[in-house]
Amino acid sequence: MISMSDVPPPGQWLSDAEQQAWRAYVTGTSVVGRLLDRALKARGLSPEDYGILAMLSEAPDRQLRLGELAAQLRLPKPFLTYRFQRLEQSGLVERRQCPTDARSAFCVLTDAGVEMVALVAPEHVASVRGALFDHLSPAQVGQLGRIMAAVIEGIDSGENECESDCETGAP
Amino acid sequence: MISMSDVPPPGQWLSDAEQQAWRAYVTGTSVVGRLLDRALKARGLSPEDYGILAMLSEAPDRQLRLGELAAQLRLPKPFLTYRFQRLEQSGLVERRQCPTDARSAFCVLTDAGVEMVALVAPEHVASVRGALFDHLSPAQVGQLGRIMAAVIEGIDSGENECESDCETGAP
DNA sequence: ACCAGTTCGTTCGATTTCAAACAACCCCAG
DNA sequence: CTGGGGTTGTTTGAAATCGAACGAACTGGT
Repeated sequence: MISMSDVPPPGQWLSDAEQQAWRAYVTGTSVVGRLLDRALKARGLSPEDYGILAMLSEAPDRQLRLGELAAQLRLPKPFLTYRFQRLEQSGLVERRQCPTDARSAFCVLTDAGVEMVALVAPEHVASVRGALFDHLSPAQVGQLGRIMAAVIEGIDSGENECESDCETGAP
Repeated sequence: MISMSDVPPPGQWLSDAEQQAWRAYVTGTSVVGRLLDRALKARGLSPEDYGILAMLSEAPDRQLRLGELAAQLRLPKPFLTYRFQRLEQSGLVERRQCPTDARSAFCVLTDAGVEMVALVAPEHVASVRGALFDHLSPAQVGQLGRIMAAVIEGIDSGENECESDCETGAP
């Protein structure tokens, strides 16, 4: 079922269906984001902090170099430096010398960090359910996954001429 | 087609399909957001600025009170105060005394603001296309709209006990 | 008129964010 | 071994963000 409002990109504006989808997307992502942030903040973690911990907890030896983290999480490097210091002060994470390259140090998850992830992850999953999946049918879950995957794929392939910065010292 | 990985919420974790959808959602929204921000920033506007201007441009007489803006856009009030000053300096908006209530002043879009919206809106639409709709089939556009609408509906109905704050002086 | 109680928006303070410049280091050709 | 070119992560400085406290102004009852 394709209605007239779906078919062509009319001139310079969005079709009705696109308009509706866009508005829902904007406020939806905003509301979902707010909900997830709230749950994490109660544990003293920013959403990015959780990303860092989760990424490390899945890495081999629970360690990654800072640049890898930045690239995977698509965060600017100075931001990671700052945030990592904060996590260090909480004892969730620590640095370790890289034996082969004195420039870079490994970012490793401490045992306390592992505990924190074990504690927070289920809460976070519950938040994700409450914010997203509880309101969707299984079919819609699949659709959402394919849609966002297509978007990522489309953007990544369409702009690799602008590289994958997240670097700042790159003139 | 429903595979075993789709059906039940297994215990305390996400199904494979949910896992995939969630990851795609997180990085997808992040990437899309970055893309849109970039286009607006080239005009000296933050995404919230654009929201403010767009909201005002659709309001009767192109004016709203600050509290209304805060509520509609779901932004904290001090944030709006600050951002609005910035927009005032650019000449895109201005305040006007409310004749019946000396506390509050109207936020109105100037002619320059109208021009700015007219200039930026098409660019923004193009960004939205480039970031989102260009990568989706018409069917997927409809799916996305319904999915996000369901999410908003679900969340709003599920937590209206926590009111619609965005206020800060509320003890 | 007058005094609580409420609502409106601003100000203050501490934190967060990030682009640009920077220092340290690796690699490799000459 | 030495020096250019590319990498890695940090420092810096300015701007943004937002919770909490604040003052000013409307409201309704007495």
